[in-house]
Amino acid sequence: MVRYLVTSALPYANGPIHFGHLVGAYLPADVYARTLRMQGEEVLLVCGTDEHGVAITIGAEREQQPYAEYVAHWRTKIKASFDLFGIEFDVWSGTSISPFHVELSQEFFTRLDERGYLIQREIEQLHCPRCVRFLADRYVEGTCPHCGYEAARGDECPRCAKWLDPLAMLHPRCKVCGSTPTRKQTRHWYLDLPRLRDDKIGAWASGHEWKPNVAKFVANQLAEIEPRPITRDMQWGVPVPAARAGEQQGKVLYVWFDAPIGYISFTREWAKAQGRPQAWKDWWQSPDTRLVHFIGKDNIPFHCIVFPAMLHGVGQQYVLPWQVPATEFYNLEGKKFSTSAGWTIPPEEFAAQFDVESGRFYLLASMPETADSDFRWDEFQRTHNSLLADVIGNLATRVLRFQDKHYAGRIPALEPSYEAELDRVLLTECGSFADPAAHVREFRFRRAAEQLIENARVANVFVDRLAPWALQKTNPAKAASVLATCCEWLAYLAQWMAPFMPAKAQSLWSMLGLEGLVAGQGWPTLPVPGRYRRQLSGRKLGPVSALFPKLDDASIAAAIDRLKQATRS
RNA sequence: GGCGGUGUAGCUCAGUGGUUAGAGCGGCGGCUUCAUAAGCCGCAUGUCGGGGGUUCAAGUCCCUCCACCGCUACCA
Repeated sequence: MVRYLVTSALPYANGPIHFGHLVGAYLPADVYARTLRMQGEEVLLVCGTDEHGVAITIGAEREQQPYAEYVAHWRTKIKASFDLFGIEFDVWSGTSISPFHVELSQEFFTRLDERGYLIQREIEQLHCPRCVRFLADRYVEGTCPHCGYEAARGDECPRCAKWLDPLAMLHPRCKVCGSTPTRKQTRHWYLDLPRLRDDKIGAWASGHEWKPNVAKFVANQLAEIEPRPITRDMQWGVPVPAARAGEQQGKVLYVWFDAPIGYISFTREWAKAQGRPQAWKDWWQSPDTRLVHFIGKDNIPFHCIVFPAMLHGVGQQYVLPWQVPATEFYNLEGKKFSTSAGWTIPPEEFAAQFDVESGRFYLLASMPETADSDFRWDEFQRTHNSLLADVIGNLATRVLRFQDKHYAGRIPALEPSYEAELDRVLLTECGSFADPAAHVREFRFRRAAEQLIENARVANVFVDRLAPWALQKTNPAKAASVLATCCEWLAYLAQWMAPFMPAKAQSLWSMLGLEGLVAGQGWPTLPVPGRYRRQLSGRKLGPVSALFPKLDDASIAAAIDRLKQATRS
């Protein structure tokens, strides 16, 4: 049986996440997993923080915190943001605490080395004597040798936009402490990507059916692939296995190497917690698995080439990715999200002011699927008010309040002689409806969101055409049948909504007087005349309230104001 | 510089080479009163960024130019 092993890019435990992260790799993964689960698929959604690397050591030192404490703080904080937005992982961990991570990462290193996929190179790097560490390009500042610009970055000159070799930079200084770095020889292991490409991964990657926005990247990367260093001179990380290190002491695996292995370590952690320690193999080493990586486009080379090369290189029948639905970038009001500059929307702040379910819907409806896109406050308000509140929310209240008033809060009886006519009108004459899940399976979340609204409109047209308020005076039995039919549709709507807005879907489900969890009902097949009703007549409605209270202009203006304030300070 | 993306109605966008290019929002007009001043129906607006080419046929394929954006890997 097919299994869906779904991963969301491991967030780096070095700061808070914002909407750009949510919409890129986490929300779509959550919706995808929820949808497939309702359809009866076996799904595992894996995530956790990426906690190694030099940026984290610098961050922790700045905060004067031990590394472990620093990453634990962000691990918890980031998880809290996901919880607020109803993003539910089956396992959540971190690369510095996951019990299998060190062992597994070292095993990858050892096996790749044994199988001839690692090479060693001697290189010269800048080393800061005061910080006592080698400086990554981005931590070097100096004068550009091309144009003389004095605050050039180690990797690129912002003025003349030329590539820089930090070793060639004039007057280099450590970006952290300002000291003048020295040149130092060091020896590192490199992953022999050209060889892995020629062995198998190249053919696999170029033959694989990627999403269109992924395919070009992959083709390009394959052509210019080079060996990549996978070790670093530092303490914070997974130590290079002692048996392999030889005289090269004090090195750890480079963070990009161990991070994706986290997907596997975390799965093992999950398996153990299930009491079936070997179960992780069913997911990672079974040909029945469909491995889906949700990532932002910056991660494409890793997930489409480098990590597959590693998985293949160890020769243990690991599955390779089935789909990598990479998103483009999400901006805020036309500019890049920037936590440090205050150009951001902290998830907690949003959740305190607005409806997170409505936020989920808007994010998905504006997701950068094929091109970069924007979070815009006025669009959020419009989506909330004219789609969610007016089309879905108002549909529920117009139908349910009518029944509260005239049918004592019960769903009235369906008169069998009207069933065929009402089915025909609802299902063939009130507009088109379709299964949102079909779009979700194709990673078309925007379209799925549109479809959800489209499906709700059908019932609004139905109500207008049949006008039960008028029928009530002339043909009460038919009026009752119309309302009963509307309730049937609302139940469908609740199910269709469930992956996008789980809590709202549940509220609607309860208003209809239905028991249990809507997410536990399975996914409905599309309504077909004569065979779609669950016979809700007679059921006592739950308390009816507005699903989506309108958002007024003032609260949106206030949010925009906060954004501007934060930028100024 | 290299690579990639985007450019379609006032706004946000959809559009497997094939009828008069579509949707939502916004605008205007009408209907309705069950409902969250909600709903429904109808109307309007396009040099499909410019130019060239291939084709019986181009928003769609090719070339070129323009504009905006992103990436450019020992950051993760």
